[in-house]
This record gives sequence, structure tokens and C-alpha cells, in this order.
Amino acid sequence: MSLEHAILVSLSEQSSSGYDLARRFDRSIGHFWTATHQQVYKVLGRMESAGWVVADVVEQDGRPDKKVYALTDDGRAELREWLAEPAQPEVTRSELAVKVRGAANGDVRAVLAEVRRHRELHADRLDTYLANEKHEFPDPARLRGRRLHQYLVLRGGISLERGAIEWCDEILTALTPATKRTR
Amino acid sequence: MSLEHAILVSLSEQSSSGYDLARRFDRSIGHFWTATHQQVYKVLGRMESAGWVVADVVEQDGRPDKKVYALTDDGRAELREWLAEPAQPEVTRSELAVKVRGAANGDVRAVLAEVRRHRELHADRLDTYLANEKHEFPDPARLRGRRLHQYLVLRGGISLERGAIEWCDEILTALTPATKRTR
DNA sequence: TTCCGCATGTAACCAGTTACATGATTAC
DNA sequence: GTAATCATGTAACTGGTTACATGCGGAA
Repeated sequence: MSLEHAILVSLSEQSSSGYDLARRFDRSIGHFWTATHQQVYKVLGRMESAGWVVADVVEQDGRPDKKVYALTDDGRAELREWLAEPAQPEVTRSELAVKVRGAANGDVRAVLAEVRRHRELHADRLDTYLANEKHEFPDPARLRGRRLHQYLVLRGGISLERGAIEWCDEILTALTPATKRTR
Repeated sequence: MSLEHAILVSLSEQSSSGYDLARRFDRSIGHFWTATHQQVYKVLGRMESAGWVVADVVEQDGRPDKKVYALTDDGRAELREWLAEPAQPEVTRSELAVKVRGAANGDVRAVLAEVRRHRELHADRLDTYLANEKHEFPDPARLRGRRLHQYLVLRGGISLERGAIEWCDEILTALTPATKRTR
């Protein structure tokens, strides 16, 4: 697909500036799609030319002006069509996995240190996701529509991180010498 | 990183042709890194210029000639250095997740059908991985070194697929009307 | 005779990253 | 004074995808 449709989804929830979108791609939607601000601006330009979004310049005091983008009817139509298309299966590219596979060609302990570091990164992300879940969706059983969909995506992020942590632990258990492990 | 190092790892296990490498990227290593044959050939060219690999033309009867690539000492050195560097955390890009999040903007049932389709794709991949595990690593407790590392990466693929299936199921349970579910 | 597997590639293109650039305000 | 946050962008580059091209052998 590419960023376009992720932006359409994001704008369907809330009109916002490129800056704001870029920040949201560091959070909520960002669990499953990332984008730098440079790319967001570039793509927004294209989308405006295509007539999917319109910009409204908002002046602020004490802060730079901003362009707030909103979906047009064409944008909404595009989004609807895209949703009906098949989604291609995600490709997981894990540099860490390649390093683990090739570890015997270098210093295995260095690779293990990386696995440990990644484990912590995933644990941190899991914590933020869980805090998010607790704070934003305290009563999941009652959720309907949009909110339920958002919740489900967050749940996906949570189980992804849990899986990653478990995998790191499996590697660490298997590759840490028993002498170190038991002491 | 990029493909280069994945190819170095692959060649460290077994010298092979570009065609063969491309096929392996559809399997074993491919759980965590993919590449088309076009890209493999392109990168192999670059790697040969850099002196990381050498090609040996092998004539075959009844089949086209092939170039079998092998690691050089420089290639091995490069691999060793790369293994000592930190790995950047993977970015998971899931088109399906974006569709789930935006589902309310279109036909929710169409998105659910996609979730169901993806569930089956993941289930199929899980089956191949499990068959692989059983066949190639019947006695995991005894594994050491390279073989153990390969096994651990396969385990990662397995838990990734399991996680994906569970997530799909969670979505299906949450979004399928109870009337259809209980029947 | 048509399609699949083996085997290697080129060319055009697109998506995404990194580096660079500007400028005001606020908090330490 | 120094760094962080808000806000928008351009330019160069890299990595990866898609389309196209060739040619033999064997199976259906």
C-alpha cells in the first residue's frame, strides 16, 4: 500500500497537521506503520494534488502557523475502495534474527548482548502499550465500532511485543552458558 | 542493514548460486528476510566488486551454467564486523492492521474476510515451519553452535505465526456478530 | 504445444531514509 | 546560553519492487 492510506485512516479519525500526523506515527498507528515527518509532508503534498485532502492554514500565537489537513469526499471514497481490496501479508524483516542465525561467524556473546538489549526495548514498548490499554480502554467489553477497532490494533501490538520478549528469552536461555545461568 | 549481510550469512552456511540464494530467501532465512531474484543478482554483483564473494562458473548438462558464489576472507571479515554492531529494532508494517483500524470507513465485513484469509495464510506457514522443525530438528536439546542458532530462528518464526493467528482470532471473535458466532 | 523449473540478468520506477535548512518560543 | 518543542520543508540517495527479456529441457 504505502503511507497514503495510513494517513487517510488517521485523518478519518482526526484532521491534523503534517507535524501532528508525524507524531501520531510515532505512537498509536505507529505500532504498525511508521513514517518520518519528511515523508509525511511529501506524501501530503501528493495527496492534496490528487484531491484526497484539503489544507486549511491555521494561525497560532506564539507558535508557527500550521496547515490542518482534512479528508475530502474523494479521499473518503478512496479509503472505502482501498478497504475493500485484499491486504498483502506483512513482511517481517528482523536484522536481529539474521544476526542470531549467523552468530557463529563472530562473537556470539556480542550477539547475545544485542538480544538482551532488544528484549529490554520490547519490554519498554510493551509497558507503554499496556499503560495505554489501561488508560484508554478501561472497559473493553463495552467497546463498539471505531473504538473497538482501535483497541484491537493495540491488542495486536501487545501480543507482538509479548511474542518478541518470549523469543528473546528463549534465545538467552539456550545460548547463555549454564554456569552463568544458574549462579 | 540490507540484503548484503543476509547473503553473507547464507553463503557462510553454503556456497551457492544467485538462483539458489533467491530460493532460500523464500524459505529458511526468508522467515525474517525476503528478496527477489532480481535483487539478489544486483547485490551479488556489488558484493563481488567489493571483494566479499567470488564466483565460480559451473557447467551443468541439461541445465544452464550457474555461478556459484563463495565467501572470501574479506567477506568473512565483513560479516564478523557486522555481527559486532548493534542491530536496529525491526519495524513491523502491517497493512492489515491499518485496515482494521480504519474498517469503519468502509465495509467491515470485507475487512473481516481479509482477516480470515490472513489467518489461513499464517496457519499454513505455521504448518510448514512445524513440519520443518520436526524434520530438521528432532532432538533440539542436543543442538549446539550453528544448528542451534538456526533452530532458534525457526522458533522465532513459529512464535510469530502463532501470535499472528491468535490476533486474527481475537479480531474475528470481537467483530463477528454473536448470532453468527453461536450458530 | 503449452507450461513449469532452471538460470541469469537489465531498466524503470517507487518508497523510504538521511542530511540539511529555517525560525520562533519556552523551559532549565 | 542552551536545549527542546513546534512547524514546515528540500535534496540526495539507497533499497526494493515490477516489468521485461532470454533460452534450454522435461513433463502433461
